[in-house]
Amino acid sequence: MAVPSPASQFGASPNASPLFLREEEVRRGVELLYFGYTRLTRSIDEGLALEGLGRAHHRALYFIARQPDLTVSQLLKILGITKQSLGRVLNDLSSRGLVETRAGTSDRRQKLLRLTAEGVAFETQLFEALRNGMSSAYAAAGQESITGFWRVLEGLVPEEDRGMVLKLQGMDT
Amino acid sequence: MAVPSPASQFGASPNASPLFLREEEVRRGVELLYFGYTRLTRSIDEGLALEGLGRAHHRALYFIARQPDLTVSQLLKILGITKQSLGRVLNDLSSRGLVETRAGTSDRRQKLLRLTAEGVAFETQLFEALRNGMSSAYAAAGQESITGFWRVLEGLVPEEDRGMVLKLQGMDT
DNA sequence: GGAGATGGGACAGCCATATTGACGTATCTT
DNA sequence: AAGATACGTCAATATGGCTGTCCCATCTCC
Repeated sequence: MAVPSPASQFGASPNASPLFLREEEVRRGVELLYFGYTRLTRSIDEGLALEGLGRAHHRALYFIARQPDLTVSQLLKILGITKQSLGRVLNDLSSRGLVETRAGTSDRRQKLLRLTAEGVAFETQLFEALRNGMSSAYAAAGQESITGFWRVLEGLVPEEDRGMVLKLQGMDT
Repeated sequence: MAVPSPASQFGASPNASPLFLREEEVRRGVELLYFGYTRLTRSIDEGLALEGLGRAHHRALYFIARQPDLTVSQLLKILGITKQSLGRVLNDLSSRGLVETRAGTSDRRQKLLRLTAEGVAFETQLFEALRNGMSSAYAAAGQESITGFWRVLEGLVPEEDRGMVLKLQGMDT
């Protein structure tokens, strides 16, 4: 067919370029990352809507569940948003009784965030959807693919953030 | 330490549960997917800001570049947004001379979307950042990891959407 | 003990991106 | 000719970000 090949509308013939495969591989990764991320994310929207919350609330909930007693500034760094934005989210969560705070022990200016029992129950319920999606993708792909999946994604995280991510996962090295 | 283990604040001792590893693996995937996606995405913000555009514009630009002459309804399906939302984005893009439309050949109600020469140049420039990020992650992980990365992500895309994704990538089977 | 730095909170206003609902027009199908 | 389809548009609303500014409590350091 005379239809232009993808992403080469004004370029050379696709198979002539030595970079063609590389570009195809990159685009494939970009697209799968986009669709994989958005579809997994969508899987929790229904559960969130039941509580009148959004994805921003889930992200906070998730990381507080993941690392109880983390401080507001740690959470800010993880989420990469401003404290005003996070403030709104945390207010919503605590007014619903899902999150509670205590003053820091060594530094009383800090607030240590953790989930209430209701918060744990809610996060667990939302996590079910994530678990289902990830588990079936893992199962279909096999263990070797899983480690490859992790390795590539780690490489996508900039050096300066990688420690933060691995620390969440108990890989302090 | 007596600090509660992540995600088991009210649960059993982490190493006692037979599901612990699985939960850890799932959370690791969820987190890496989140950080990998957001960090890659951020890498194009600067380029977009130069044109006064946002990520929504880039997504449209990307998929039009990827599959020239796709129709509005095809793009709507790919992006999973409403036509009102897409309408605004497409208006921005065509008023900047980045996207042009032609009437469909077999069905003149359709509009076939493609990039102008300026649009191609701009998308190519943005793609550079994506290529850099993905390429270095690919290079660091190795070919076997790359295929694993793809396999897991494919598994995250629901059955009903998988054909659409693979078609973009020229894998019509 | 006092000065300044830091952790956290809050008010105000704005922007980007999405939504629902209703309606209009051109074109295709039957 | 009638209805369905592809696309566009107006209007109102929600979400989740942002900047700027100011505040209080507490810690650190001289």
